[in-house]
Order: sequence, then structure tokens, then C-alpha cells
Amino acid sequence: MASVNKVILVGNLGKDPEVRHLEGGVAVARFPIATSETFKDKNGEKQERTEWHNIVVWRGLADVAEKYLKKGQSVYIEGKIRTSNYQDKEGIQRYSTEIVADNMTMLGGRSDAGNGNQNQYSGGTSAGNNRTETPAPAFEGEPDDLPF
Amino acid sequence: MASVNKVILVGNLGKDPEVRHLEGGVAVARFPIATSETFKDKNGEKQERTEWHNIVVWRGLADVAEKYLKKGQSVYIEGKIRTSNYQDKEGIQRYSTEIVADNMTMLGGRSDAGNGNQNQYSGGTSAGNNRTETPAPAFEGEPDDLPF
Amino acid sequence: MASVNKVILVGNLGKDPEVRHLEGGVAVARFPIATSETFKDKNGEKQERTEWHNIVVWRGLADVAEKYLKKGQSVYIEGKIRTSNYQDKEGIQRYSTEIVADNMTMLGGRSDAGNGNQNQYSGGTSAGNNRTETPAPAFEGEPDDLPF
Amino acid sequence: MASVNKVILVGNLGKDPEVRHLEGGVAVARFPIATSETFKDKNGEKQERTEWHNIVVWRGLADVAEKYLKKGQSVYIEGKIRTSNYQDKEGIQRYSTEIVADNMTMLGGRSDAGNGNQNQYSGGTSAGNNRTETPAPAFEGEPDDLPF
DNA sequence: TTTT
DNA sequence: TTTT
Repeated sequence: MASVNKVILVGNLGKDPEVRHLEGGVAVARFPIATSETFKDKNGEKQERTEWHNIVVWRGLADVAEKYLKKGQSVYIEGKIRTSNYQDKEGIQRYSTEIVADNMTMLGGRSDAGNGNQNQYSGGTSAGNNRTETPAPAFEGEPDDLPF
Repeated sequence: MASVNKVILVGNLGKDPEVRHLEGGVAVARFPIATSETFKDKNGEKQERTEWHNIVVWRGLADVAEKYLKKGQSVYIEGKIRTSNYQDKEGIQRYSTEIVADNMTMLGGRSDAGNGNQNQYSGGTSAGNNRTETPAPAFEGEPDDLPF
Repeated sequence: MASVNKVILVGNLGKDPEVRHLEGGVAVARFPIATSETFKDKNGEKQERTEWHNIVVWRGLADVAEKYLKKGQSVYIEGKIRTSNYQDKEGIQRYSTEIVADNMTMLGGRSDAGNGNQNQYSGGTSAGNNRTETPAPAFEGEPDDLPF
Repeated sequence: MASVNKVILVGNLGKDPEVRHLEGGVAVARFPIATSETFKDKNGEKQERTEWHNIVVWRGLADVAEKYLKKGQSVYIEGKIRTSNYQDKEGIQRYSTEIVADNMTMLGGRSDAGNGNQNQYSGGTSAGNNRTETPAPAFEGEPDDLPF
């Protein structure tokens, strides 16, 4: 089938990451980031539109998000689009679109509350090798078990 | 600002494009494309997950989509994520995420029903609109004059 | 740090891959791919420019390249830019720019001499295999069931 | 031909942009940006490798570069790879690889010497011309003639 | 809910 | 030649 599902975002966190630790110790972090664009409307007036993206990161990246990412900060995100459907409390079928990130780079923030870190993290594991881009350990877990 | 909202997809059309012409003659085409990935579940069995993306293209790209894209074909898409909310017929608040494409390249298809075209198109053109991405008309200027 | 070096290419192989096996058994494959663009020159005539990219893939991806990629085929490449300098035989300092790929998807080819494979492979290591990103088999599934 | 040539970089300017104005008033700016990656060598020691990219921007983007970009600043760049060949003063055939950018976003800098601007610019638009994509001289040459 |  |  030959397919590619790739998202690249640079935006600001709307909130601090929320982190959960699943059974087995696997960490998941979630946070929203905003991207904005400006355009001129038909009256020639400048308008801004903000788009909110729900980011999900797993494992090592979730740890990094928990430690280093804060509301307001700017971040580079690379990942893929994932839409899930679920029933809400009223039993209504709903769709939720998220970006599952596998690469993340802090770009600094508004005031940078005590954080000068600007480092890149890649999803995955590995020790004792000199790869930069990295592997990606086993995906276990029923999609339906996942918290989205 | 400093933000980036970029999506790159390679996938297959799930349906022929649906094209509408707005007042003023502006064309909009919509079509779904599928991307797939396979992974091993916890029993080590191969699983496949297909993701559906709703693509929207405007103006010239909509014309191209109408003329050349067919269900089953493979296409490269570059664009941005856009989530809209609206009320459905029951008055329930819903969200819809689309990819607004500004660049599109046909990659061939399943059987390629009569279509050998494999060309790239870039969004663009036209006046009186609020596009950010831009046109790409004639090239002028002598390459040999260029400073490199 | 905070840096990103990302290349995305879709193009055709100019030659079959050349594969080498280093001491230790690590495989490296190299092959050129062409991307083209057309533009109108100042006389309004259509011109084409082809760009050649030197692709390098390591380990598992090199094996895949060796087995499945052939001159003329179309391929999706994701990687990074890497420029090396070296002295040529005359002792002249030279620069060579390559794309070190960490993700690769076959998109089919000109005539596809005996090859129907269209699968995605991700860089990363090893055996026992712990991939997340993966291949992508046949497209089936009823678009009409989809929520759009 | 169905091809894509896309580069995405986030890096720091190694120098202030150099701007030239061609006959006809077209502006071109050039500047190098650095991307870095760290990895562990075989002794487990942290190593850093820096890659230098020569960025070229035209017209409106060149004006933006001239006004706002300074040595040390961080910038997001989107563009394409372009390799040119030329003879140096000794008549030696040489190759030069550049990134022709069509999208640029300032991400701030080390100390941000008087610059709080963080805005995104897209190639194109405006009066006189509206090209985004840039020049592309003739391609000639057999793949087999190429230096790889 | 961010940022400019 | 940048940055951490």
C-alpha cells in the first residue's frame, strides 16, 4: 500500500502535560499545542486563526514531556495523525483526532521559567549503539485499552 | 507566532473526489485517503490499522482532483490540519478534522484506470481570497545569472 | 540544541542500489534518486529540471534496498542531509552531500519488472524486531462505511 | 513524474545573511544554518556532529531575512535541495548543495539581541511577481555521468 | 488553553 | 560559522 502519515508541528503548549503510568510502568503524556496563522480577510483586515492539536507521547518521550515541558513553551513535534472513535457519556459516537509524536524538540518558551534546555528526543530505546534516530520498542497493548 | 502546521501523507483514495463550486466559481474538492500501518500485537500477531484522512483542496487543486483523482489511486498530499466544530442535526456539538492540502502529487493507483498521469500540483493563484500559501506562476530570470 | 534536519523525497532510482557489507556484517546501500520539477522559462516555455540525490541506507534498510529496489522504481525516502568532505585522488578537497535515510517506502515503478511490492520500512536496528512503524499491505475496507 | 523534494530544518544561523539585489530588483539572501545531533560513540562517549546547510531565499523572504535574521538566531526553514555544479578558479569542477527555502519562521535566538519577533513567512505573494518556487535551470546529463 |  |  505504500503509505505515509507524517505530521510536523511547531507550537506552544496550552497546558502542562498530563502524565499517566499504565500497568507495566509505561508512561503516556498528553498536552495540547497551538499553532496560529494570520491572513487577511476580505476586508483586508488581519485575522488570526489558532488551531489546537492534542499531542500524545509514550514512554521515554512522556518522561521528557513530564520533566521539561511546561505551559507556554514552544516545541517541535514530529508524529502521525490518529483518529479514534468512542462513545461519550450520553452514548453518542464521537471522534477524537490526536498526534502521536515520535520525535520532539524543545524550542524554548515565553519566559522559559527556569528552563534553558533545548534538546531533541526521539521515540524509542537503545543502548550501546551510535544511532541518532532510534528504534521503537514493541508495541503492546490493545488499541482499545489505550487512553483515547 | 512562530508556528508550523504541516502534514505529509501518502495514501489511497477511498472514494472519488466530491467537488462543489461555490458562489464566485471557487471550487472545493473533498476526498478521503487511507494510510495503513502494521504492527505486532502482544501475541506477536501481525495487525493492521488503517487511518482515514479527510482531504480538502481548493481552487486549482480542486480542479486537478476532479479531473485526475479516482478511488483507489495513490496520492502524495502536503497540507495542514484543520479542526472545525459544528452542530449536527440533533444539535450535538461535533468536531471534524480535515487536511487542507496545498500540494498534491499523483503517484499512480491500484489499476490506474486509464490514467498514466503522475504530476505535481501546488496550491495557489487567484485574488480576493485569504490564502497564505501562494501562487507559482511563470518563472523569469536567467538561471545562469544567478549568484551560485 | 533544538535542531531538526529532515528530508522527504519521492523520486525514481537512477541505478540499482550498490550494497557493501562492512566488517562486522553491517550493510550499507547507496543509490541515486531523481526528483523533477517543471517550470516556465521567460519565454513561457515549459522546462524541466532534475535534481539527483545520493541516498545512503544502513543495516536493515540496506537489506531491503538490495532485495527490492531497482533502477527506475519510485520510492519515498525520509532522512537527513549529511555533507562529508574528503580529498579526491588528486588531493583536491571535495564535498559530497548525501541523504541518510531512516524510513523508506516503495511506491512502485516505471514498469515494475516483476515487483508488486509496495511496503514501508523504518530505520532502526536489529533483529527480533521491535518495530513500531511498519509495512503496509493491501488496501481493503469499505470506504462507504466510514464516517464522512 | 510524481516527485517530491522537501527539506525541513530547525537550526541556528552561523552568520548574518548576505543579501544581493539582482538587476530588476530581485533580492537574494544567503546564510548558513547549523543543525546538530549528539550520539554515543563506540566507547559510550557522547559525541556531537554539526551539519551546515547553505540556505538561499528569494524576493520577499530575502527581505525578511535581511531585516530580521541575525547570526545565532534559531529559524525554521522549509524548502528544497538544489545541487549546482560550477568550475572554481582553478577550473576544477565542483558541486554545491543548497537549500532553496520557500517558508521560514523565526524561532528566537541565543540572547535575542533586540529581537522579539517570531513570525512565519511564506515565499511568494505580492506585486510584481508572486512566485514561491524558484528557478531551475536545465537538466542535462546521463545519470551515469553523475559523480556517484 | 498557547503565542505574537 | 551556530547552538547546547
